[in-house]
Amino acid sequence: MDLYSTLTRTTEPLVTLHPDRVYLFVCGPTVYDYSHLGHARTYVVFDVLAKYLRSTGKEVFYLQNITDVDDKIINRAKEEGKSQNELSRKFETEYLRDIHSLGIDAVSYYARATTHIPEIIDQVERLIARGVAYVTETGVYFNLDTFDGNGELSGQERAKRVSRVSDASKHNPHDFALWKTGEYGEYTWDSPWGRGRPGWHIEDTAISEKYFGQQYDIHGGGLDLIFPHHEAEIAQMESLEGKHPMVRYWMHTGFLTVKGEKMSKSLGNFITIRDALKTWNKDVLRYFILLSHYRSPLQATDEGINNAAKALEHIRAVAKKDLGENRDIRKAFTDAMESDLNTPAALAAIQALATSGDIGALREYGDILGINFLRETSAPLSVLQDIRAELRARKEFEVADLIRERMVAAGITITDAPL
RNA sequence: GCCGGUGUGGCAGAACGGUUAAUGCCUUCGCCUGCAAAGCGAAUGUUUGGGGGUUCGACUCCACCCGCCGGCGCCA
Repeated sequence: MDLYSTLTRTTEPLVTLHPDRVYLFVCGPTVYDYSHLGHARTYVVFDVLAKYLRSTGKEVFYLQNITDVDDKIINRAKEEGKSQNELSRKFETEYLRDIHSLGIDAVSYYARATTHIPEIIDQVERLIARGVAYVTETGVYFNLDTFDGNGELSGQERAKRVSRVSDASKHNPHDFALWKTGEYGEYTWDSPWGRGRPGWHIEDTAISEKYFGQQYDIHGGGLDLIFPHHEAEIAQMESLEGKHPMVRYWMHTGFLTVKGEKMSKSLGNFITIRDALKTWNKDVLRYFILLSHYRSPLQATDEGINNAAKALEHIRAVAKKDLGENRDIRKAFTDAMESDLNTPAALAAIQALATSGDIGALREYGDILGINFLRETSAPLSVLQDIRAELRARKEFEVADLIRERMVAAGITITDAPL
């Protein structure tokens, strides 16, 4: 499989550290609020990546962190008069519920920041011992001047950067916090540098080092994490023992946009996953997301999602008779997936598979994409269909039409065969 | 300002230097149909933001210009 890596800005064949195993880490959410469709896009994409890799026989260890200690959590908890633990557990649960209802279930293990405090402290200690971090009265900071590779991922030059977080005790404005000393309520821990809490970037490297080691295969996340977050991760991890590169394949998903602007909490132009699920089902939403390439911007509009719904219905309506395997189109599907997860081209192949009647492929590939391409028939449904068929045969159209009307109103598509 | 991305028919969106630029939605017409939907068949429509360069050949590579989006220590 070929993947585009932000690190090299090129598409390269995926060569993993262990031949049949893939270590995949994806930055998870900060659990202080409900997740929106922009988050859904990223997590659907990596869900499909993991499922595809597994379908090719790879063993995929998909690790995702849960950021449950953070300024936003502290502030939100204070606003709502809740404890940080209460708030973060609640939204962690809601997050998992939302993504599960989107059929996202490929993650092997979720790792909370707060349950990895010893690992975090240990990593910070080692960074200090390596001479790349220093202690001040406000915390522990990473000395970016000790790290040559910084800027590799984003192309940003260190000298041009000025931190918004001003702290007089920092040696340089661009240095970032590994540990913040102070009392932050219940989420405050003892450390060799006094009581405090972890900085933002350290949890990811502490967690990934624990489960994967200092080098692994793929690190994913949204485009907005490249700088500074992923740059900081590289600086931290590669400074431990100098292993380079920390990961070879950095995958970044493009933004979901609304009227040309990035969907985000701060702009207030977001639609939560659960709200979207009131209008559309998970198959439609996944189809819509996968209809564009993961690195391209994707416009979220009702029209766009409705079009996806129609296209999906079309596939289901066409895919009826099983006419056996179509090897050429199957190859078109896997070629598309192999080519940097080109899901739009893969979905074009799905269309062709439906037309050609390769039901087996639709089932198999549907599992990879997490989309049901086949019309579901339940027992009650087919009973109603049988009754309608009988009524129509007797030319009792009024009752038959009434049933149809009600079924359509209930969102069930009716297709009558000619009498 | 610096860095990164992006610009393909009405819309969404492929094409990874080489036949008529996929596919879906929309539109139009025909068939089918108890009616409708669906389905089937066909049609209209882009010459790929701009002007250059490399090449026998460029949507595809290079430099530049324009537009749009994003990042610049909050963010999937």
